[in-house]
Amino acid sequence: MSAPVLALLGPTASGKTAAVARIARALPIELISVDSALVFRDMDIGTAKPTAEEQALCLHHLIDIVSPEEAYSAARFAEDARRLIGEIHARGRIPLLAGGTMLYIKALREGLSDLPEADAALRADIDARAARQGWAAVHAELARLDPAAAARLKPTDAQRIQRALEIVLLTGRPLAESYARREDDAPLPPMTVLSLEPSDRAWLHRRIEQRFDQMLEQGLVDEVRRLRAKYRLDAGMPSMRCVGYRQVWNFLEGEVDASTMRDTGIYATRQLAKRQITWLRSMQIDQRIDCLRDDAADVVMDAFARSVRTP
RNA sequence: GGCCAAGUAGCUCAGUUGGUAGAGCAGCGGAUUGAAAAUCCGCGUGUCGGUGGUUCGAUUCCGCCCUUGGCCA
Repeated sequence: MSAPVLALLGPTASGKTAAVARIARALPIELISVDSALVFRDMDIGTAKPTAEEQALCLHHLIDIVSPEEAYSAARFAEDARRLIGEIHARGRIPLLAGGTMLYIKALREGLSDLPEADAALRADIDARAARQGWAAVHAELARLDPAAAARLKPTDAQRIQRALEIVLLTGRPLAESYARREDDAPLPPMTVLSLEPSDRAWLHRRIEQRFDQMLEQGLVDEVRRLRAKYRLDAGMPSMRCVGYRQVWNFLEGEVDASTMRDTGIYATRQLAKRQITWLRSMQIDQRIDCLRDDAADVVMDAFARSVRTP
């Protein structure tokens, strides 16, 4: 019998944390967070990080693992999660992957190409060039070096243009050739994948609004003030581009008033949820559960319990 | 009660020297390979406040009415 791996995916504010608490009380799980924001230390309120009590229910992994000054990545997640799954199985426990960063799950399940890692100095060069000449010029430069790669990208898609140029400059070969080289990972154990999805978008929107107001009451603005005092941060870092933090940052810089900060924070969270829902539509999911149900956590629990019994 | 200003997309507003209108935000759909809570792409019929008039034609000009804000009583 192959050891089980469980996964629970869902947009922000869909009730994943409550469901995890339910499961932790019934199954011998260890949680692997699938969340690009929970990785940051000292970012608790705005990321809706599980509380100490919630984290005490079972071991939580991949939370608070990097400084807000650092960057994490889908590739590092895939590597970390793969390692953790083995370790958790070795302890005779069940790994539960839970979160809303769908690219991370995709990278884990489908693997990545063998590409060079991010090169901070090269990225700074490209950024400087874009600031001088615009991203269209950088896109044109990519087109000279690798026409096929440039053709795949809109001249406005700054981040992907930068990454493509980075790969081409670092490897010295066309992007398509790099993509074709897959990392040869050992096959992953079979995974039972469940999702929590709202049958009514307006319901999720209301929940997001309430939750954002709660975060403000809990002191989100002070949390960002403390972060700025403790770390050397700038608005371009992944941590400060997180939903909520970016809007509070703009408020603290005096660029927007408190009411605009609240509105744009809520809007940005909705947009995030929407992108997560779009991902889920196209993903291979074993069972989709409506998070509007009062008993959603129980349904998730039952489905996982069944899959653990009959692998 | 008088004077002035404004009433156009869910919101904030632009515009039409008279030929029935478009931005930003919101919303919806989509892409997504080491920053992904990122980055980007696509989608705009709305009695142009109401009603009469002038006109071939009015959201645009004129009259009256309604609403909101300001000033004066």
